[in-house]
Amino acid sequence: MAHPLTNAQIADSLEELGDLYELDGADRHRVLAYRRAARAIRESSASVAALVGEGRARELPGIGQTLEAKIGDLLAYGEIPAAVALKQRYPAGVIALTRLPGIGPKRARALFTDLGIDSPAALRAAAAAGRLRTERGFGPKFEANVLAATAQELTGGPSRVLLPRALELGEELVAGLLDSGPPAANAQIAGSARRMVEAVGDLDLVATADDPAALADAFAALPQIEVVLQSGPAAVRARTHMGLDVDLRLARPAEHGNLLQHFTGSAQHNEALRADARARGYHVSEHGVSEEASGRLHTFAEEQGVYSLLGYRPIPPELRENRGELQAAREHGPGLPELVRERDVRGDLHCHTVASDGRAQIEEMALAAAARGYEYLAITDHSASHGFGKAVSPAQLRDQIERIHRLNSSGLGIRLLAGSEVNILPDGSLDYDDDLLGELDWVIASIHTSFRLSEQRMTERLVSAMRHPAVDAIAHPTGRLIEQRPSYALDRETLFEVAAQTGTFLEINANPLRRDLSEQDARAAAQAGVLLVVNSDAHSTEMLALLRYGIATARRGWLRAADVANTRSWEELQRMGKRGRRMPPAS
DNA sequence: GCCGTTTTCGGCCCGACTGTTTTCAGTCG
Repeated sequence: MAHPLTNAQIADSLEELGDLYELDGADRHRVLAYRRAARAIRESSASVAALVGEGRARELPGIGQTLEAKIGDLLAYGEIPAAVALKQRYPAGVIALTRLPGIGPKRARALFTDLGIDSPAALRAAAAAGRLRTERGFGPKFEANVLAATAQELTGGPSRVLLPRALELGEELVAGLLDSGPPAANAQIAGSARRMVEAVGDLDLVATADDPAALADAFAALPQIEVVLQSGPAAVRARTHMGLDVDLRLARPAEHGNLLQHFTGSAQHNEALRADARARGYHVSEHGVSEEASGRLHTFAEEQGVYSLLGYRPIPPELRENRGELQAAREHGPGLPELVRERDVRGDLHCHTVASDGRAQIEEMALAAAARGYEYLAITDHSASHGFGKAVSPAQLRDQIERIHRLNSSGLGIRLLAGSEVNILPDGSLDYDDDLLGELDWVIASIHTSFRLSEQRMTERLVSAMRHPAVDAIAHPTGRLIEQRPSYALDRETLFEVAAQTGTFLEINANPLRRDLSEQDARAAAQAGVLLVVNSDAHSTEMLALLRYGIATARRGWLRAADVANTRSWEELQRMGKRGRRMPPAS
C-alpha cells in the first residue's frame, strides 16, 4: 500500500475526523464512534494497516464497514476525502480552540462562524478587546477565563505526570483530609491513579463525611492546594502547587461504594456498565443504582455492592478499561484471571551496581533484595559498549562473576546470579563474545542506541538477539519512554512469535518512566505464548521497590502469576526458558 | 457510525458545575 501508517497515525487521523464532524454539528454518537475506533486502533498490538490489507479490520471493536473503507482510503491515498473537505471549512486553529478549558465544539463553531476567530491567539485578542461578549451566550466572565486559559497555554500548559508523583500527592492529600478538623470518615484515591495507569492528567479523590461542606473547606485549606477552581456541595476542584488539578468528590458514608465505583472509572468502563445495566432496567449513577420499574434506589457503603447487584463478580480497578472485563466478570461469563500480585514475585532479574551506572555495591543490592523476601537477584550491569556511564569491560565482568560466586558461598541469604544487560548492536550482534556470555547465569539483552532503524531492520535486530543461544530475555523491548518518546518501529507480532518459539522471556520493565512492555503489548505477548519477567531495573537499593509499577502493568495486561516467570523458583524458571531447552530433560 | 439477551433499526451513561439565561445550554469528567 502507498502509505504504511502506524496505528498511532491512523488513530490520530480518525480522531481528527471525529473532531471535524463534531465541529460540523454531527450527531454526538457518530463522533463517539470515531473516538472509540481510534482508541481500539491505538491499543491494538497488531498493525492495523496489515489487518486492513488482510481484510480483517472489522475484527477490532468499533470498526465497521464505513470506518474500514475510510482507513483503506487513508492507507491508499494518505488522506480521508471527508476530512479533506471538512478541513477546508474549518481551519486547524478552530480545533485548537476546543482544547482550551470551557470551550467545546459548539462554542468554537460559534466563535468561528460569527466572529471569525480561527485560533487561540485570535481568541485571546478578541477577549482582550472585549469583543466576545457581543456574541449570544458569552459574557465578561468568559472573556476573563479565556485570558487566563490562553496565558497558561502559552506558557506550556499543564501536562500529565507519571503515576508515582500522582500517588505521592494523593497519599499526602488523603492523609491531610483524614487528619483535618472535621472528621472525614473515609478518604481515598480514585480515578486513573487507583487504576494504576502510566500517567495521570488529574488526580481524583473521594471522601465521605457527615458534614461534606466542612470537609470541603478543610480540603481547600490543605497546604498542597494553590487555588480552588470550582466548589459545590458534592465536589471541589482545585489546583495544587505541583500544577496537578485535583477533584474531590464527597458523599455520605452510606453511598461511599457508589461514589468510589463511579469515580474510579474508567469513563469507558462506566459507560459500558451503565449501558448494560440500563438494558436490564437499572440506572447507575454515583448516588446509587435505581430500579426503573419500582424506582427503588440501592446505595452501598462498599464498592462491591454495586457490582454484585448488577450481576458481576469483583473487578480489580486495574482492569476497568472496557477491554472485556465486564463480559468476563458476568456471573455466567468466563471469569476474570487471578491477577499476579507483587508478593508472588520471587526474584528480580535486572539491576545495576556501581560497576556500571548504579549507586550501590553488589552486597547492598543483595541485602535489600533479601529484605524484600526475594530468593534470587540477577546483577546485570551494562555491557562494554554502553556509551554512557561506566561500561564493564570483559575483564571486569570476569572479575564480577568471580566476586558473585564468592558471595554466594558466603551465605548472603539470597542467591545472586551473575548476569549482564548486553547491548544489541544495530546488526543484531551482542557486544560480549559468546565464551564470556556462556559464563553468565543470566543474560538480558536490550537496545540503547540506533533507535531510528526501519521497522524491518529493528525487528531483524531483535530477532537475531532472541535467536542467540545465550540470550535469556529482552529488556524494555520497545524502548518507549512514557510521555517522552514513543516506541521504536517494530513488528510486534514477529517479536512475540519468535520469543515464544525460542523460549526468550520478554521483560515488563517496572521503571515508571518505561513500563515496557506496555499493558497491551504484555497481554498480546502472553496470548501469543510468551513468558514474561517483571523486573525493577533498579539503579539503587530503593529502586527495587519500583517493581510495583511493573506488576501494575502486568495486572492491567490481564497477566496471572503463571504468565510471569519470576514468580517461580530460579530452577523452575530456567527450565521454562531457553536454558531448559538446551539442557537434557530431567529424568 | 456501530451494533444486537433492544438483533438490521433505534438506540447509544449520567450528573455537577458555570455562566449565562430568564429556565438552560455547554462543558467536563
